[in-house]
Amino acid sequence: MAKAGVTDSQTRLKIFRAASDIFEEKGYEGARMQEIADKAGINKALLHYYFRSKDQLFMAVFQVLLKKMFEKIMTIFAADITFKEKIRLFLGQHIDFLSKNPKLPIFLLNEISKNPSIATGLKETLQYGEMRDLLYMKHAKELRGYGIKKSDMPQLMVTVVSMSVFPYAAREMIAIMMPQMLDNKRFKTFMEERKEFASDFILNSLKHRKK
Amino acid sequence: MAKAGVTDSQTRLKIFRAASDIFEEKGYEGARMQEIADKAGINKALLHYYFRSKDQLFMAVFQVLLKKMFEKIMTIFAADITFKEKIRLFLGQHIDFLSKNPKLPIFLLNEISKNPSIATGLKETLQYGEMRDLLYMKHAKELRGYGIKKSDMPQLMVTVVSMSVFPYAAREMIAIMMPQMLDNKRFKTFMEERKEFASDFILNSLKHRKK
DNA sequence: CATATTTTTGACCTATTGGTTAATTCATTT
DNA sequence: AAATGAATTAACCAATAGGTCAAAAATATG
Repeated sequence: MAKAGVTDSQTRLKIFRAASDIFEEKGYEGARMQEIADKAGINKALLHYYFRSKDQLFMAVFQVLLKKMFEKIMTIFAADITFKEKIRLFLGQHIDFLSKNPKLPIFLLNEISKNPSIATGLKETLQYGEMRDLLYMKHAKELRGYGIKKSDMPQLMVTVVSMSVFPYAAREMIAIMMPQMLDNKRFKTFMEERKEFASDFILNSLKHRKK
Repeated sequence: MAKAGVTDSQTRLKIFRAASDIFEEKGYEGARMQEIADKAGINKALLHYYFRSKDQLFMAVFQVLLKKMFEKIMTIFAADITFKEKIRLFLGQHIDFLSKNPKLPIFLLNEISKNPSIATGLKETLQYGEMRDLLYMKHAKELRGYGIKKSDMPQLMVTVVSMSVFPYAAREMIAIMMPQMLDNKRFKTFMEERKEFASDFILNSLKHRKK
């Protein structure tokens, strides 16, 4: 029995976890309700008892995973440290986060690309512009010192985020040219090294920017 | 009638083009043979007459698109200019290329991620390591001048490629935080500016690298 | 303990999907 | 123009997919 009407039942949780795994691995179109039911160890009809349809089950999963990703990024960017420190903190923590959720980037990127409307919920939650402006205001002096104008922020932020996200999303593509990347240990090492490489790379570039 | 057994018939081409569009837009799982037939203006049975199965049709399309992407990158990297010039050339030309094929990155990234085996063909064609080593040999002096060791090449190359590819693959995700990116004109401008921003960013970082 | 409520199941339904087939149309050759 | 082979079609097929339903278990309630 649900304790307060919001508490997830054990079964509901089992379903949700199985669905997360399957959707993340195969995407919305590739996922099968039967497979999710099997993985959750329950009947397929029970899936529809807890979540009416594939769409609704998917949306429940997607919202949580998308939020998980964004909250991680936002939390780090909101920290009360210098921008310089923030870059290192971001690459360190975000790569740690992604190494625990390596399939998350390509899943989110693909699903939202194939059907942008599924993100409207989060889009409304985040007052847009907020992040970029907040970040610039917070570090205005430091950033101006680097020759970064407010209008440069989108370019800079996309660059920073791509440093951690892209290698996970593109791992198999990268492996075409560098097969050693197929080895989990090697890839892990590559990403560990990337924390420092990318941090240095970005800060180096900023430090010596021509204004 | 086929002129030499290799020449594509008009119908075959129509099918191939329609299939490219649909697959690129919806992915393998999301694509429907009927929709491809409709777009090609032919009967569904004719699809199977020219390409036996969905798998084979997909593979034909995928191979061409993957090759298209790789050849573009390889050609630029193979140019006989300094590494510095190469960075600018790459970002200029590759962004031009992707602006004509904006859905290509997420399509390739997702399909290969969901089913890595589909790329084995290309993987065998490219002698792996070749590119990275060739590139380093060609610019050994210049790169050492920047403090780039051979072992840094993977990090550097992933960084450079992500500069152009990531914004296209992540456009809808970026738009969650920066809704102006939904506007095609704005996004186009963003990517035009990115040619210079990214080039400067990379070269700046390299120029002042601590060795 | 009996009754009401919730959870779980197996069996079933319908629509969709990739794929096949046999017949027809079209073009080429002699 | 008859014959031959390739291109094209409509109709069909079997498997799979998401989804439903009524009955059975399990659990809570008075």
